[in-house]
Amino acid sequence: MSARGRPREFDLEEALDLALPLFWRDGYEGASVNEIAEAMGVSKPSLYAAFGDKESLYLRALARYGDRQRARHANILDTESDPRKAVEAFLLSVVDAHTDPALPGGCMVVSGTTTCDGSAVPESVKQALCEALKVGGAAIEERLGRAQREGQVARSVDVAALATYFNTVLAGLSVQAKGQACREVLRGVVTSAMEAWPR
Amino acid sequence: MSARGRPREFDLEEALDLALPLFWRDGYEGASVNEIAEAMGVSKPSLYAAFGDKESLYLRALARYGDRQRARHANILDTESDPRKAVEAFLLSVVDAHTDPALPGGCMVVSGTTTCDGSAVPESVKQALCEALKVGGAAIEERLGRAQREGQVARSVDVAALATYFNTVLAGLSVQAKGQACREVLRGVVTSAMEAWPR
DNA sequence: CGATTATCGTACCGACAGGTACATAATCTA
DNA sequence: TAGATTATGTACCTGTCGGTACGATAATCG
Repeated sequence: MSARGRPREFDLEEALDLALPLFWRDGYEGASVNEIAEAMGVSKPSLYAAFGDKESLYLRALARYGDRQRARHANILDTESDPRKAVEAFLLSVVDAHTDPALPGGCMVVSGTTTCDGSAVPESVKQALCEALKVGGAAIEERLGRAQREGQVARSVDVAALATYFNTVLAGLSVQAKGQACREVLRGVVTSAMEAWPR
Repeated sequence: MSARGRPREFDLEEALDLALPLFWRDGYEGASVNEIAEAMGVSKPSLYAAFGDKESLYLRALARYGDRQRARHANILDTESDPRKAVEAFLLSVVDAHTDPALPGGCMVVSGTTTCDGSAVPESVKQALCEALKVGGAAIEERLGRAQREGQVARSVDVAALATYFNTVLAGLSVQAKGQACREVLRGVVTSAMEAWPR
């Protein structure tokens, strides 16, 4: 088995890593297959042979983005024992990521969601983005639920609503990051947002 | 003076109102001049003769959007005497607008900001969007400053930071609205967000 | 009325989008 | 080594983009 015919001259995962920032920065429609192929250092037919079409390529890049974000932020929620500090550290970690000068500003999912109404965006992409919009909130909700079961959060608190609130703040932070807001300002927003923690 | 030669067969303001929802929904790049002209019921050369180019057309539509938003929401901040209730009513009014089924979901400025990195978007449009991103926060900050001067908000409160926080929540609400979140959920987010009000 | 002035629709321009036909080059099995 | 198989780059396809040249048309002015 394996490797009949001419072997591929580039690594699929590495190629995805080169496509990712373009989709991240410019969105599904804004990033052209031509520039992606150029960034990969690969001719267009090779790209199509490897990934199928633009839709599949975007979905794979989006999945890779999700993996990266999980690896970067997820454990923060779990390592901190105080749930309030855990959520705050999570938000601050995301702020750092959104304002990392080495990366496109903001969150790829948030940026993508706001432009998924165009008819040129496939339905599968829209659905994947809407789905991905919820994962941050889901992670927070899980952490809040654990805290509630362990008695650190009052039973009267609506955990789902609170998680949705923090997820909305996250989306807002991404927009502000795209709008040239600096890191210190966003940190201040996190401080304000944490004041909504139930007492 | 005035009106030599054949008069224009359509109203400029009405035409802008027909272009607005397309730019709102699809963004600068996503909305094509062809479909805009079709929506206006006007041929493309007439459109160009009236507005110059796509860039000018977008900027005028964006300005008109700003006027509409001001007219719809601004007075809410001023009529309510209790500053906290004023801000809450303002947020709820925006939620209603973002989830109005007769309108494109979310906020045109927020949606536009997240896609202004594409090279096809003129610099003037990017700047106008970044500027427009701040007007909601500026309106809130003004109201908070008034409340602080009138003693309804403690002098120790950082009014600018608090306004930036609420403005960030507004941006997040817009993203959620685009992501198919229903009105009741967003109202709940507003309730949570108001818990950050200083006490 | 005639002349002027501006708008109108048709038809077109070059640039670029996503996607592919085709011949060539490189690797495998036999 | 021969043949099957797969990747590669060049060059091209169709469609659409923003923007326009141009002749026809229509309305106001003198």
